[in-house]
Amino acid sequence: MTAPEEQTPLWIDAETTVAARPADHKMELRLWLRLLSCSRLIENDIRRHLNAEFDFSLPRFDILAQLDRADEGLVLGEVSKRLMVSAGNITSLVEGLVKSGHITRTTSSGDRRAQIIRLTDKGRREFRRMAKVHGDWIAKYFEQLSQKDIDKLMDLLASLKDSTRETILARQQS
Amino acid sequence: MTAPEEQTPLWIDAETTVAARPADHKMELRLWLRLLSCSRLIENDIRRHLNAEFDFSLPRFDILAQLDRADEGLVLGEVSKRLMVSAGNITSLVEGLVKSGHITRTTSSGDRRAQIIRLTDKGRREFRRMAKVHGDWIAKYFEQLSQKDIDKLMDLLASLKDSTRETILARQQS
DNA sequence: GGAAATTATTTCAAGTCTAAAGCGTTTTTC
DNA sequence: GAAAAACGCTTTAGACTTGAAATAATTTCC
Repeated sequence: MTAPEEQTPLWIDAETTVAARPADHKMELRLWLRLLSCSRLIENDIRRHLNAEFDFSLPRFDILAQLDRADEGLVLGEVSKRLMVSAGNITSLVEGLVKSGHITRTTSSGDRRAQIIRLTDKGRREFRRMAKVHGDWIAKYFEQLSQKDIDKLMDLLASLKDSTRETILARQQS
Repeated sequence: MTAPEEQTPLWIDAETTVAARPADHKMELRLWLRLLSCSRLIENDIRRHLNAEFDFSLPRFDILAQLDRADEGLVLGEVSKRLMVSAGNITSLVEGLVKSGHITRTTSSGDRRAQIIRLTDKGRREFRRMAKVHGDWIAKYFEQLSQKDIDKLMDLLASLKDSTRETILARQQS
């Protein structure tokens, strides 16, 4: 009895790896690791700069960013969903941002369970100041990519997001 | 005096947004947020499944994954670099993995500052068991993408990684 | 060869994060 | 309209994470 899928081939070339692909999903794994590399590389760098230049943490910045685009404020659950972090996590971050005067927090008049948070003037002012530089940092990461590359990447990541969401949803329903 | 870059245009079309692009880096920001979405979506799902099905944490799994490909073991600093997490973080994870019998830890004979970690038989066995399913999960996320899409994405992310690394390096040197 | 700089790791404090349990509030169901 | 289910948020325990300071070992530089 032989177990070919466990054997290391004597030589590896394009044909071998393509043939091996359906069995062990090597390509997809490499792609995922590469995506994760890019993500961590950029996220770590942003975090470090935000800390060094504005003494502000990335999670706190992320919450302000969500609020800057929402004039009516946002319910906590919505923030949690958009940032893809747990609800319990948001609670303490919001508490800190209220304490530091960047946001306000009100109980919704329609639903007394819901908490609505909004930027204060100070919060908006400080966020905008940071966001300006933040945008420059980010553009720099993409500097070597052409406009065409950027468009294509936008496109492919949109597909990936859809594909992933559907996969996760399908599994939850079964 | 007018401040045109602060005004909200009366109508927004392709031309407007293209014209606005160089100033505020809107496209790059959106691309970064989309990349981050994909990354978090997938990472969160993997973490949940690893916890639920194997009662194992993702950071612990990541360390075993690095070691599985390194027969001679790895120095802690190398693990830290590859996973892009701080050195202080690795210390306690390694301590836990030694305690649970998944890895061993030896002081390097050549450099008594360096700690070399290796998979134990148990560690390798359990990692392989998890890795099999882990590969299947990941392939599923990319299910809706064609082979061509996957290749193109690999390509573009390689460019992005290069571009980002260079940007970060250039800033550190100045 | 010895002082100074660098390197590998650990320790520590503070912050972030999750899952799960708990507490009111609202909605659904009969 | 009351019981049951669902919802929004908070609390808690425990794990992860970072940056900075500390320690020990090695390398560099005169």
